[in-house]
Amino acid sequence: MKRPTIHDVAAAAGVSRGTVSRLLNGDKYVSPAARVAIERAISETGYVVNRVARSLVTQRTGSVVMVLSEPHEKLFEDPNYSTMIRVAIRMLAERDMSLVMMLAGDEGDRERVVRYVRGGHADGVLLVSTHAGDPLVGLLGSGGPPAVSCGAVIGQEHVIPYAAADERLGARQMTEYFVRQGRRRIAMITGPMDTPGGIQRLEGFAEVLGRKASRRLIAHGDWTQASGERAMAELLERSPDLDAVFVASDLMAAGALAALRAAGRRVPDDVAVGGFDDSAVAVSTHPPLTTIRQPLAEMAQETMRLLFALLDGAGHVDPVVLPTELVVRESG
Amino acid sequence: MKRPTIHDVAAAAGVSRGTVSRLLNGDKYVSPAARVAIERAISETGYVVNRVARSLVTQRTGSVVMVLSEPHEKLFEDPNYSTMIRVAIRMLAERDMSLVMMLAGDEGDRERVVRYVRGGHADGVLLVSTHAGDPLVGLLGSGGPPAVSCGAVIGQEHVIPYAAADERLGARQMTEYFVRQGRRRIAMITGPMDTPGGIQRLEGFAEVLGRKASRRLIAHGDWTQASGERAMAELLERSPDLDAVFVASDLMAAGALAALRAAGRRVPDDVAVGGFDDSAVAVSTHPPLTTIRQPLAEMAQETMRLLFALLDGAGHVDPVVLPTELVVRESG
DNA sequence: AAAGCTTCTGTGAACGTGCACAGTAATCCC
DNA sequence: GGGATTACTGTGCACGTTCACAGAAGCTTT
Repeated sequence: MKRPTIHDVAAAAGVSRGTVSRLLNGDKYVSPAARVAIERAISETGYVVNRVARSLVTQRTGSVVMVLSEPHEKLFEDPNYSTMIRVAIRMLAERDMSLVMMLAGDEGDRERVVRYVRGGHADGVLLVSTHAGDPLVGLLGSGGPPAVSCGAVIGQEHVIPYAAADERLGARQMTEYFVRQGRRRIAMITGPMDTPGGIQRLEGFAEVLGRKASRRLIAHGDWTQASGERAMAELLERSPDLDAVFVASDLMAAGALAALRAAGRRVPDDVAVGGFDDSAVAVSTHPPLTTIRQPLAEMAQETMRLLFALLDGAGHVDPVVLPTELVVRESG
Repeated sequence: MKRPTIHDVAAAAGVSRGTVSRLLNGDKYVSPAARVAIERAISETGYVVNRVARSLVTQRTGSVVMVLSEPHEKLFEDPNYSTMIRVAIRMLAERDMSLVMMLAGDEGDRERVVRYVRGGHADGVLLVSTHAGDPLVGLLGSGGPPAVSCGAVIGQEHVIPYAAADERLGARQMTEYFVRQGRRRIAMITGPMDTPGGIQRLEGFAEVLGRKASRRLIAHGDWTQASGERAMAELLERSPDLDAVFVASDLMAAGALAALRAAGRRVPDDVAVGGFDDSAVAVSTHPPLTTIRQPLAEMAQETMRLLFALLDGAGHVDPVVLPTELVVRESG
């Protein structure tokens, strides 16, 4: 029992392939009579268009590839990804397009992605949380299908369009909140300094504090909870008199809380703690984290809009930066 | 500047399309001379095979669709998904296949998935955490390409192959651990009773406790942290003398911890708390959760192996059930 | 030397669709 | 009433590949 083709539908409806094709593709020149005949034939035969054959002639695949350039396994629990995936699937479905996923962890992966994209197997590329110097950006930049990123792409000559949260603003919001509270010695635990979040959150912090943002009050983590705990211990040793700490991610903040507890500091009485992301862990810690919410859904939507604009022929699109929001809970 | 086709390679190598095609598809009848000529031609022209054209004639798409049948947005942070996605991408890549993602949240989504699969756009289907009575299972069962599931599929006449953790074993491990500790009044917070995890974790709990597993000591949640908190409050009211609680997920356990703290109970001194999943939240809570680890990576691998067996023509495969492991931390 | 393998190669058909083009009939305009 | 426009339809070709088949060498067997 073979699948029905457009020929079968045409025969059943008593018209030619061309007319069926026109109806399928929304061409205006189809007579009402033909229309109803074809529609009935389609539902009778259970016809569904063969996208492969269509792709062959249109030279478009109807799919977009999302590249996960995260080397760390665990970080995929990042709500960034899940939101982006959901929104992408949903918005692509509206255009009858689909999302295919690829990994770009090591060199081999990356080569595979480039081959895939260069081979014309995708109409567009979606990058997420790319870190500085990712060779993929350069490789994808020229010639191939349009590429966009959710989250800023930094340190590349060939810049690709992106939608991102205003990382600096978020950092300023948290830091200013601490200042308003009357905190005097405000420390920070940053993310990796080759990521936009790592760099820009520190910049926002420094913008508010100016000279007060001394080196002694800054430690670096790698987004993991363990690194947050380590960095906090380090800060407590270097600057025992600190009374607030802005941690660049909720997960690292969970680690910082553990280090503070181990050191016998009360949160927020002795030390205020601020996170970033407003992820699930922010409410699972004790006390729940005061944090910065990123508009993940809108970021994802805007990213897709940029991609669609490019797919529809826009030669150039401007990056989109969305505001963050302070969420006050009990940790600070 | 058009992409080179197999014709261009053939011309450059001084052979025919057929020979190039044979080399590409690993046919044994290719002379050494032709082989080197073609390989040079390929690298000179930068040729990469057009999978669309190939699919048209082979009737295979080279892709597998993963269906996310999770209605709740948030639960996607479930490490189940991320692991499954990573492993699937990796193992598919070895076969030069790709992973496409679809959502099946509402009726419209489900219809789209069925059309897609029935339309022959995927060689296989990957289900994750399907709940009982999901109509998708029945729709995909007959006729179409092979489908497998990560996590058991229950309450369906047309059963599909799956790889899953031994949920009952995990529940028994935790419950027996509490019994060995000398806990006398052991309560449980279950997941939704239309999911394998909801049902089977309760079964394992009941197997160990027998008559002691009274209705008064059992409350139900929906996997969310808020529901865990609610269920714990309910249990404390119904059975104030409980001295241990087995919570069917780490996230709900985080909620339970909050409720216990609010009620002034010390953990684990007054009440021992056990979670399930060994997810990121398990170590972000205070105290860190004693929990049950599922072998997520192996589950994903086995799921893919089942699918590959089916793709390779196996008529029937048996479900795979993998053991869980007790991870002792400070909560119990 | 003829016949039969084995190894290798080229060729013609598909696969199912969209698109350009040609063509027909009806309507409109002056 | 003739030419131009509009509304609609059918046909051939192309997209880039795989596959079955036929055939050409070279070698072995009878």
